[in-house]
Amino acid sequence: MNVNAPLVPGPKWTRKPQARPDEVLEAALDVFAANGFAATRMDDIAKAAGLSKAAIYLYFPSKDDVFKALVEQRIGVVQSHFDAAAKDQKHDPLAGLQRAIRLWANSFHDLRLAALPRIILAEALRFPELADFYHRTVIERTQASLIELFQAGIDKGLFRPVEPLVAARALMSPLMFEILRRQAFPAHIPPLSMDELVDSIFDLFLKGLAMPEVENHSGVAP
Amino acid sequence: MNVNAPLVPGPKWTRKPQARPDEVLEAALDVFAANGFAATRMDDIAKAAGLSKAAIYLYFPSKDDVFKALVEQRIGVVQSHFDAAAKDQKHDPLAGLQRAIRLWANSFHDLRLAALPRIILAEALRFPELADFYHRTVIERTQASLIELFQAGIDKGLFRPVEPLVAARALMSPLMFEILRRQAFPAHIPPLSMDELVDSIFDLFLKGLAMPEVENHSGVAP
Amino acid sequence: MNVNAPLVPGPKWTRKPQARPDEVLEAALDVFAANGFAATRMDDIAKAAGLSKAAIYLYFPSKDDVFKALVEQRIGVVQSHFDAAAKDQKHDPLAGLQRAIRLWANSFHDLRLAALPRIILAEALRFPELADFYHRTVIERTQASLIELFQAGIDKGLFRPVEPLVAARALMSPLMFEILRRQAFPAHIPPLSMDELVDSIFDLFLKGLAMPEVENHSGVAP
Amino acid sequence: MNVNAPLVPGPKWTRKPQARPDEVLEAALDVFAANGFAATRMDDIAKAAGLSKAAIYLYFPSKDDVFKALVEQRIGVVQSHFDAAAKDQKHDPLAGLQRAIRLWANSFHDLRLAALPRIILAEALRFPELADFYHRTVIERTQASLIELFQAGIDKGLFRPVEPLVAARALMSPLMFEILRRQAFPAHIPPLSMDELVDSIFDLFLKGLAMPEVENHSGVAP
DNA sequence: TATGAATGAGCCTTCATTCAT
DNA sequence: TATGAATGAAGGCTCATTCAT
Repeated sequence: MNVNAPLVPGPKWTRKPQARPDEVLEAALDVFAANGFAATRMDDIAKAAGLSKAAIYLYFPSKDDVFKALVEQRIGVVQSHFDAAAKDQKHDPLAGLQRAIRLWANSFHDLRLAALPRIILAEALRFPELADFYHRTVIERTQASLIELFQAGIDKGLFRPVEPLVAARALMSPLMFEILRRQAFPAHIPPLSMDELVDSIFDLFLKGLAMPEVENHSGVAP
Repeated sequence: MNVNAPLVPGPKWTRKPQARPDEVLEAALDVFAANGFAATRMDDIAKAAGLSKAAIYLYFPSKDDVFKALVEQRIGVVQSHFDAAAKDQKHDPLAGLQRAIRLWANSFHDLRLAALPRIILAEALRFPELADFYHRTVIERTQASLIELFQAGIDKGLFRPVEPLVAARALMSPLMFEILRRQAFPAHIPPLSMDELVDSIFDLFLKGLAMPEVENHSGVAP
Repeated sequence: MNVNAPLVPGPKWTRKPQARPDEVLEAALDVFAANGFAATRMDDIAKAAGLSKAAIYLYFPSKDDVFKALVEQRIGVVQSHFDAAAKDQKHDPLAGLQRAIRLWANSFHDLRLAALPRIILAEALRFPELADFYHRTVIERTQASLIELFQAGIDKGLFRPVEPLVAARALMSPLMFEILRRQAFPAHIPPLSMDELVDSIFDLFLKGLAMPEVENHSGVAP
Repeated sequence: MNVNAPLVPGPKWTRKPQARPDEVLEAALDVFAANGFAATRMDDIAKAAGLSKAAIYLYFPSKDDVFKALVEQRIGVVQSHFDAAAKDQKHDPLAGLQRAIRLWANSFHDLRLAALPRIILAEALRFPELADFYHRTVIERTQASLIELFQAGIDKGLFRPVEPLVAARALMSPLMFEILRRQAFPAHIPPLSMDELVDSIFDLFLKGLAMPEVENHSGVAP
């Protein structure tokens, strides 16, 4: 199912029934990812799409709308993978967690997708509705999935009874941040691959930094 | 190019010995924090500083340089607090860590400061030199301090022998990310104060999510 | 840089295949001739061309390039006339010389053309490449043509064996200078028409100022 | 006698009695010669004069006036040399002519002086009064001197009875033009020194290009 | 006399957007 | 559906000029 199906006209940006709009967004993703929003010119998008600048306006009423449509179209994809993976395995929260995180991290192997959070971060001030949309669609749903898993783990006695939201952020942030870092500082290639980082973080996140002995048999507790 | 070079050439962005440059930077911080880099006009900064646009150019040769000067002025402060706190207490890595993190987090109580990392992450593509500068000045030094602390903790047998860089990122990212989140999604006020988050994250980071029993003597549970 | 590059890239200053660029140059000639380079604003050119300022940039990437294109377009014409006339008649150097000089002088009946050498003179410091271009395209070629003619005349025993380059300059300079003078001091209208001046100069140049008797058979005087 | 004597306040640009104005003009000559009028900034002049920009305005009410004062101060010098040399020797017009021309050419060994005619020619449109001043002070007086000499030569039977004005221009233009050329095309060093050129031109100017036999007694030659 | 500080006006250039075809 | 052509509205930067000190 084409997200841009003519049956469901986009809320704001009107489009014709052909595939063109998707081609435009495909091109726009390239250019926005490479240059960011402000630095991207309609000319760039047009050239990347093999169209004239004016033609873009047949499908999207403004540059803002191209951007919004793009985010709406793409952001969901990343999130849905995660969502599915997480919900599948509530019976084994730990495995579900690991699988979801790995899938989610993999989806950013397309670096252009990794650019979207960065751009949203940058442009959130100028596109509050878009930021809201992103928060609702991606962040909240991801958190919800994670929280469910954490709660299940806690209920099963696998996890310590921590605040699930804090845990969710503690787990996701290092990975999310790594994605931003790689874009902002491409010159400073990180020492670990993304996959390795995922596992390292996951392990550290589960076991903690502190030496277990220190925590455990001080059996002398009050 | 710059005919109005000051008598005492600054490191890169020239300035006169008076207080004006600082006033300009103060104003610039306001405006950049509110609008980001690209969307900020020199006129805005000038107006905020109570000066004419041309006057700004008496102190800084370009918009870029205003931004760089601002980063150099402000980021260093944040970073140095951290640096000092961390280095102070190498004998007690755990306390040092906690103190450094808290101080560092506190420095962002001025939300305008929190805008700087956001802008750098967002605009790094357009300002590679700036991103490099930030990486060198802030990230690398912060990491170095943290790594020292972690290594000291590991050497003392307080911490598990993890990769210090990964640990550093695991600890800092949730906090850094929280700072970004609060700017991008001000509508979604987080449930915890920054201080609470710091402590929660710190605790979770140390002890890990997993139930200790599960990890240590499997099966001996009640 | 120039996103609006034309389908057929011009030699240096890009242009669209239509007549517009020529119209712009026509207008630019008017304005540059009247105001010089520095004092001419893009708005002036645009207005003279019946276009908006931005439209000029569809055809020329900068003010400099408008000027360069104008020079390239117009200067060559003047020079080529001269060139052809000179080369045509190597068998009769004297007639060829006279014809070439006259044609060349006539081409400046369009006073706007006369402005170009003036502007180049004025702006040579700011446009060294342009000055070079002018020197190569116009001065050197004109000199080459003249030198050929002079050498032919010398070889044929018509001219005294002088340094051809010196002769070329001795002949051209008074005319070139007259063109500059008429622009700089329009209030001081010269007593002779350009055509008359050409003939007078030519005659004086050939026969010299000195009384022939004085030089030849001294003592035969009355 | 200082031209800028306080006794005779300049017609438009007021000045204080010290030597400062002359120092400013000295500096201005450097900068105008190097950059032309439009491209010279008051800052440049100030820096060259070792003063602040504002101080310049104590002596000259505007950039235009600095330029005017400079031209008025300097242009006369060149001309007066010429003038004197020419008038001295009316009894021997040929020697007077040669001496005057040589002196005049020598005065441009200071290349900054050579810049003045160039700038006037270039900027005459923007400074009509100045152009008039130059014409009256320099051109007309130089021409008058030359014409006197020529007329004397003609009267004495040394020169052919040509139009003295035309002759004056025929003689001066190649030299004047050479001065302009050297500024505009410094890359194309001329093959002759200025002194050599003066003599060559002078010789050619006197004897003419044509073979004497051809002109005088056709066919009677050996 | 001298200047540091400041500015108004202006100019080149860019770019999202429009429209006739 | 598509585009070539055009533009209004900025925005960064410059510079001659002013003025309080």
